[in-house]
Amino acid sequence: MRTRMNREDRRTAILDAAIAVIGERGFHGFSIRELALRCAMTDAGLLHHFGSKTDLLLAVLDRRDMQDEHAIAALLPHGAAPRSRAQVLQVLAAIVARNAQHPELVRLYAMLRVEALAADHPAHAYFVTRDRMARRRFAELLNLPGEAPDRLARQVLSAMDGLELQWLQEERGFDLVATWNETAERLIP
Amino acid sequence: MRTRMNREDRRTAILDAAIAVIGERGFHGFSIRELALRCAMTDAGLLHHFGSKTDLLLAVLDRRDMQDEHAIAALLPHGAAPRSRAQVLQVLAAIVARNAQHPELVRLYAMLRVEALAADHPAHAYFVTRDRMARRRFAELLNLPGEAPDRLARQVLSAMDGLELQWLQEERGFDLVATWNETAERLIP
DNA sequence: CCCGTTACCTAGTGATCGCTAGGTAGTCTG
DNA sequence: CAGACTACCTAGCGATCACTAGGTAACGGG
Repeated sequence: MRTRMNREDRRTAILDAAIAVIGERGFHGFSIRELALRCAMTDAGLLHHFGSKTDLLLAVLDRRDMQDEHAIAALLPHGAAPRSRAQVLQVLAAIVARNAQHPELVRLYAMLRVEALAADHPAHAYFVTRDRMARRRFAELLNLPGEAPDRLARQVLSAMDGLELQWLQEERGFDLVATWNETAERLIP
Repeated sequence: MRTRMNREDRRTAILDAAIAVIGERGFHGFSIRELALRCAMTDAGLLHHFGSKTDLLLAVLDRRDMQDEHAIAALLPHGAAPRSRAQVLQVLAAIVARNAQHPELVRLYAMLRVEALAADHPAHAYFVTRDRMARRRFAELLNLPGEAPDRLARQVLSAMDGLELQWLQEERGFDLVATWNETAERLIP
């Protein structure tokens, strides 16, 4: 009766379910027992794979990071290659389009980013580092003539995050990519 | 030794502390005991004033709503009075400036807005209604010639929310109002 | 100054939390 | 096909959860 999976498959299944659960209730708000139930197992069984609640959270972030790293790196241009405004807009559109295909991930990050404002949250350091890096990357990308790149990067990044959250709240009731393109078109000189 | 307050003062003190605590840990993440401790009382004492955890949350939202209602209404122009682009920008700047003076409130709303994406969250209905109203108001305000007001309203609102969150995350490390003005200047044609 | 009201407490309720110890039973290797 | 390995379980730990019942003592009105 009881299903037994190999290590890798089980860990993947748990992490996928964790993305949804943590995105819905937050790190403080979900329980290991509840998550284990969704995976048709006990909390003790789940903890056999991830030693603690905090370890589980970090494992989620770790895994998503590795996967996203490749995708984003493929989208961003390398080095100091000269880029046109049109190219920049195209890169941004590709990033948003990618996010539009993974709403649970957008929700997870929206939730954790707010929770992790608290200095004692287990993902606090992660988000400080991650978002600083994101700002640096965007600043490099947006290094257009006559612009202060980090100021612009901040505005573009936060407009993107804000719009994605709005999109979740309206239950994907508008075209995220098209609306973003309109925003970007105006925001980037 | 034990301090006894009158109903109104105590309720106000609790609600103020609740804004901070819920903003930090979220509705699911904070405990009544923890909040009561910050008010130098027991959880039973606190529950004497607010019957349940959910009631407390709704009381917080209720009170902030009444207070904000007056302030926002005073900022927004009434009726279909004709308005210039400059006037619109000025109104938006005033709203952001007001928020910059109440970071705990910005944080509370950022937290609850994400948590309340879940349909079973006690503040879900509240935020659906509230944000729909906000979008309508902004659309009315932004009803400028040659624009689709609700599309623009969505973009302006989400850029504002996103930037405020960023501002919290960078520990208020940049000038929120100035940065917002730069964004608005570009976003609004 | 007394008496009703009420702010707030102590002491508990059962439920659930994260987590551990130790066992059971599938699976893989030699 | 035996034995090592390990995925997963049952049982239970102490802590904490939201919340209740019933008491105590400070206040306000007469």
